[in-house]
Amino acid sequence: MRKKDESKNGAIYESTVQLVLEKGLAGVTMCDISKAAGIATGTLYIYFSNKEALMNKVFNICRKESASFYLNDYSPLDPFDVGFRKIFNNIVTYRLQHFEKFIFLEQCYHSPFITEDVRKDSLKYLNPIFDLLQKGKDDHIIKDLDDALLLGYIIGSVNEVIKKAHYGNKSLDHKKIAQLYQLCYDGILA
Amino acid sequence: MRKKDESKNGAIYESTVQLVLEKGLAGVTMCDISKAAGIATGTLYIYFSNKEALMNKVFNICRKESASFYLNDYSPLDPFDVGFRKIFNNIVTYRLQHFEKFIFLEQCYHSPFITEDVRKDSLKYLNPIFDLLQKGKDDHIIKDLDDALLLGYIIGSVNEVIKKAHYGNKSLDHKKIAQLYQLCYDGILA
Amino acid sequence: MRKKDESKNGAIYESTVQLVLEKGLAGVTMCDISKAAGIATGTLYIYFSNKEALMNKVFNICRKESASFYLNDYSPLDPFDVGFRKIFNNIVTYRLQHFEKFIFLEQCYHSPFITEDVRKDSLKYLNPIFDLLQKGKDDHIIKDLDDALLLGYIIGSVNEVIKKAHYGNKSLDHKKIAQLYQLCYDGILA
Amino acid sequence: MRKKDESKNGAIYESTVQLVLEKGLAGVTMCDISKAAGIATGTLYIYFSNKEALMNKVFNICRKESASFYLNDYSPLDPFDVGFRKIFNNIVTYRLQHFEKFIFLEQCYHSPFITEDVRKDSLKYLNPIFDLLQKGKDDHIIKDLDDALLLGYIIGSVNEVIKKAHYGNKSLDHKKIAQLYQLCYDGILA
DNA sequence: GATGAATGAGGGTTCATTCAT
DNA sequence: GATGAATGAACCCTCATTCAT
Repeated sequence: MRKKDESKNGAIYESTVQLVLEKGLAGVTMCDISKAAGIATGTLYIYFSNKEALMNKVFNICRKESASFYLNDYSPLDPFDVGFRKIFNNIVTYRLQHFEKFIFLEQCYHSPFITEDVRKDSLKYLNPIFDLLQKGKDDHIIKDLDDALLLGYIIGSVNEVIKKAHYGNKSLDHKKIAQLYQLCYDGILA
Repeated sequence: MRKKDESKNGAIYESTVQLVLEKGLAGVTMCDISKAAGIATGTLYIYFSNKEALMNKVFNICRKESASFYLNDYSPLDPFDVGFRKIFNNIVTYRLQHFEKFIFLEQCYHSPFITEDVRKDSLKYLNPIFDLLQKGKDDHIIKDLDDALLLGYIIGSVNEVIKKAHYGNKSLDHKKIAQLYQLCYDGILA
Repeated sequence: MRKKDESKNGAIYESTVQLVLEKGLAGVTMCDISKAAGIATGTLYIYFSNKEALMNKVFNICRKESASFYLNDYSPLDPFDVGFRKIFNNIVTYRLQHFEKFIFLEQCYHSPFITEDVRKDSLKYLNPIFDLLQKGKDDHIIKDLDDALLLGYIIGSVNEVIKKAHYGNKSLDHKKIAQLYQLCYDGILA
Repeated sequence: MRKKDESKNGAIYESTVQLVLEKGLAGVTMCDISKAAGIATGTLYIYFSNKEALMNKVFNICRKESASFYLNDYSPLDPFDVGFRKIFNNIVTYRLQHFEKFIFLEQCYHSPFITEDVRKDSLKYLNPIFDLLQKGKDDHIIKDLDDALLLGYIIGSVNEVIKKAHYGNKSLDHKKIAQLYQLCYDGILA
């Protein structure tokens, strides 16, 4: 990957993510991406050796970005309920504001493009969240359950509700989000 | 005269669902399916006019089968907590026993193969579940929230936890399932 | 070719000719023909060993039928001008009344379905016409030219005018036909 | 950067026209054409979006080329008989020298490849010929008949005679052509 | 590095023909 | 004989990737 023009990378990322939202992972062609990014098809192969590498790279960037987004305004020193609320809201907000990236990440999880290694590796970005959950468990605020179970429970419900709303053309207002928060929070409480 | 071999329909369904699990909806070819079903490619087109029709048909069958499975052993006369537990367990069990169909359904929901009409139409199979939720709300057992929100919350968390477990090669034992149940149930309680 | 039901032969001929008019020789499928003839596809192969054989057979029948039609009401004893007018009108009338057969014959002439042998063989049906032309030449009524040239000249102009009229949705009235006759007749006059 | 190789267009045209002569319009495959043109199948689709577009393009080129050929050495100032003779000879010569294009044009006229619009549009190339016929009519040299009838009569007879000669493996010598000219000319004379 | 023309394997689909009933 | 399901080669077209400029 010889990098000449860093701005092209950005254009490629954005085009890829947007096109995957519109056409699905398998429905997007390298030609589509290059056109949307304003470059030639061949140029794509200067930046990425092939489609899989491109998708993996974009996946990783989204993964990091989203994990980082989840921690906006959050401090490990926050009390559990404050921290949990912040992170929950960040998770929701990321999906609403960057729906295309959310869907891209979703599509990647069940795709041959994303290798098992990459998938596992990406878990590490969520460590601060696992730490928060641990604190909640240590303080007997929340149920003492497996991290994967707790996070899967929360992330799964948020994902589903947001997708349902989006594809049903019903926007999620603050009230609905607060209700979803309450569902999740009441669920994990010890 | 040779009659249409109805057993081929079954072979096609199973092959399709299994291959979609392995390769994704868009990654499956008609050639793959016919080979797996033990028939010639052209024969596939006797049973289904094209790939989209095939996928829609399999989708509908899975949809009905799953909805029916969810109601196993359930009676509308069951008290809310009993009925909810039965249905919850059925939802989980279906996903564990028919993981390939579960994934197939998941993939269909955000795919051009499934038309909007078919998607909406399939909601009707869930009516008994909506009725149960209504009873819970009427009896002030559970939170008085939108059906889509409640079901999205439950289904979403179940889906995510089961997929995480499957792809992480960790089987979900009865204990974990009971814990997930408790998370969901505590969440919806009024 | 085991013949059981002679009426099926007729149905096949008519369907074939009509379908070729609608879809062109190469655009017609054996399935189309069998459906239009009200029989099963396999049955077609009891009557004809393959598509080429079917087309050749229909071609031959049309060829004979048309040649015979050309001689309606004609007698070799007719004076040249009378005979020529009769035959000319018959040629025109056949094309107008049996446009589908006319087009079928046209399409066959430049098709791999019709072998060279069949094409040559079919010339013999036109012998009475050649005899008439010879009489005209012997009597110094018409130009002393090659038969193929004379017949090609007449048939070609008739074919073209009738096709142009048909596809341009302009019906050929008696006046136009008389004018065409005059063109041809004046042309051949010595 | 590699630029589109315009010579490929020519190779494609020639291959298409030649193959249509050999196999008929519907019998020619895109694969055939690409092989004959010395390029890959996919390359064909860089130059033409699909088979229909390719055929329409080649049709238009042949149409223009032939119409232009018909006017070789012709001047609108020529007296009628001189002009008619020139154009008649050009029409014949084009068919003899470019038999494959002549047949290609013939096949196109009754084919779904050629849209009605294209067919009608192509008539305009023949305007100088219609003008000549009008002059002949105005000067009472030829019969005062419909243009379509006059042209159909001439073109039809020429087409038929040339095809008969070609497929009967008999070359048309100058004498035969002169005879055909006399047939047509005597026919149209007032 | 950048371009986009060129490639050809592979996808969905059709259809002449065969074959079990 | 009649049927129509079954077959698989072949068709049109797409697209990830390469390569000449």
